[in-house]
Amino acid sequence: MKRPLHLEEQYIHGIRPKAPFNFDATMHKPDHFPSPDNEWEPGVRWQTMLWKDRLLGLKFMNVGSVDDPSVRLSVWAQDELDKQYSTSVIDEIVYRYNFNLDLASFTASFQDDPELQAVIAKWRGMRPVNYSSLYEYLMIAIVLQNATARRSVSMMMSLLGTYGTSLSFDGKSLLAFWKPRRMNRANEEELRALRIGYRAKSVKRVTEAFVEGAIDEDSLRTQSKEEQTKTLLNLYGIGPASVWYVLFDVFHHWDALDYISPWEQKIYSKLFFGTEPGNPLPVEKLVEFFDARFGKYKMLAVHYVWEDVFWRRATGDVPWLDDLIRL
DNA sequence: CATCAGGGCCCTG
DNA sequence: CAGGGCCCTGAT
Repeated sequence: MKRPLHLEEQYIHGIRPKAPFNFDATMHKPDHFPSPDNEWEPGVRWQTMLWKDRLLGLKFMNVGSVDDPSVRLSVWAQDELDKQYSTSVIDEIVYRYNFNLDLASFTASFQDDPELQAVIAKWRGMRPVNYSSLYEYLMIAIVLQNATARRSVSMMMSLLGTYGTSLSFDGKSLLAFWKPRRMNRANEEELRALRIGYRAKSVKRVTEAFVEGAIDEDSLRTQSKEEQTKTLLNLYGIGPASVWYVLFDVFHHWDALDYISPWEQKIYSKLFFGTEPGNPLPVEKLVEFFDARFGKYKMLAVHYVWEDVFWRRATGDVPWLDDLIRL
């Protein structure tokens, strides 16, 4: 590993997210596995970003409150950034972090659902976030497949350690994602040596699709959910489980809950029906239930319940969860 | 030591 | 459309 690239603070930008805004529940997701591309502590998140071929360090600071939100974003880079570039970074961040999301109608539609209403109130202003690009998100999705969380972490570490770039800014040393063009030059054996197994082929093929322009995040954003689904499923190594995460996290479809994997099935069944892990509800029943109860906001609603249980787990509140997530 | 499932997906028949 | 195989790891 080369020594880290040193970044300098280039500019500071004030962001006023749409109120209500819960900084910590948005800027930290306890269900995500730890990744060396970011760090969080209450009120602050550091994040690396590869944007338009340039490596950035981002530091978000909470300088407001839930009802009067204000975020101070400082952007670090190797050299000066022009106005147009700076604006594009902010626009992209506002999109990825859903800073302008209006939660009013979502909240209002569950006035008569006391259970969910309580969770929404507890995490008032929390929004779903995708901290990375579509390409990066798909890389993460690939290392999640058919592996326990611990192994996913080690695969991600070795990929970032080999192909990523170490950045130092604000006293932190974090890894940034690789450029797809760089990964495209790696061969499959080289990747397999990093112990990512058969996923090496998926990493190669998905990378190739991005480098060759067969898939483009910006144009996909303007397309329908059905078109997005079709394009994503077409990628080698990307199947239904990965696609439904992308539709929700990356493309902001709040109803994207049509597929439930076995480990999620167990947790949902326990959370909503109190069943034991060995005896979960059938996936079709769960999907029907979520659709009937939460409608067009079903995934967003489930996100609130899901994040709540992972926050509570962090305080030792949910002992049964550890057995189901196998860290 | 062997066997197995895991935060899926592809391919085959 | 069901089911075997896939890289590797830790659990049993």
